[in-house]
Amino acid sequence: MDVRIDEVDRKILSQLQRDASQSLDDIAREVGSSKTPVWNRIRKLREAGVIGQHTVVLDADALGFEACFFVLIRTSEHEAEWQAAFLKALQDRAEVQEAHRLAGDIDYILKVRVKNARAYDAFYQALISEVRVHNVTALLSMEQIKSTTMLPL
Amino acid sequence: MDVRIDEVDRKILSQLQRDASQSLDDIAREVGSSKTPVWNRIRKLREAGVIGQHTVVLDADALGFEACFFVLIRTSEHEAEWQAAFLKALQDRAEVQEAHRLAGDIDYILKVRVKNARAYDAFYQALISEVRVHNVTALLSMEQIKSTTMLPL
DNA sequence: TCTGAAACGAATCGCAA
DNA sequence: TTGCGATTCGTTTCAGA
Repeated sequence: MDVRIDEVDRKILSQLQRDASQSLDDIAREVGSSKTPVWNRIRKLREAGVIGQHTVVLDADALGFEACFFVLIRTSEHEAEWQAAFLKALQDRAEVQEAHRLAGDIDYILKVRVKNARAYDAFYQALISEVRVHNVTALLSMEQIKSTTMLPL
Repeated sequence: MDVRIDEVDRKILSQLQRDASQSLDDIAREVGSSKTPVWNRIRKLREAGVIGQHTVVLDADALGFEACFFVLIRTSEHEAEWQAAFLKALQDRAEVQEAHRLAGDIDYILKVRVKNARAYDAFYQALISEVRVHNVTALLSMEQIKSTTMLPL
């Protein structure tokens, strides 16, 4: 299911990223079109999966999630079975906000958000008891300098 | 401006994270309350900054952002002036989706999303010409295994 | 494909409990 | 504070150009 995305689509997506609670009229005005065409484009982009979840950004600190770790993982296991188990372990743990398989020396990087260092340790112990990993380095964030999910369209 | 967040607030936030386009009636039903109280709580949480931006998640690959790098940065500079310049450079660059100041050996980590490796190189060259950094390691993501902005409330 | 309008549903606010 | 109702505002659908 592919879509050709033109200039108007890009403008619409850009507006939605910026503020998804805007009315169709507002978006239409911004992109120089009108309600119905904008509505049809959004529907198509949603069906094509270009537009995904509709969400709000919450203040992690205010909700008690005060610790953020980046976890660098090296493993000696590279079989499909191990990978599947590792993947499932990550999917199942809500503290894992991001996980990437890497090229090169380090095999995986995780971003883990937890309430405090103790909660990180609990996560770490649980993870290494579930899957074998060769080497783990945790980088502790002292300060989040920038955070955005916006793509520069 | 601080807020005490109770169980009902937490449920509301959880629903909003999951799907911010739900109607108030739907949220009210989910959390076992009704329209007016839910509306008042959301308004307060927004004013207190607990609820931030309202946005949509876009498919980065479909929009041509096919490369993602994690960048580990060591610097020998730790003065306020250098920090301010570095921070500004990061804020100004749309390809930087996340930036953290770290504890320990490595000073900063960035998450950088770009169209391709060439675009990463352009970013890298621009960055090091603007601010002095001692050592830079780029980790290339081969596959995004998990990605969520949801906090486990 | 776009425009305009009509019909429907939801958000917002006042008022009573 | 909540619950209800009225009004306003937004979304969705459809006819016609």
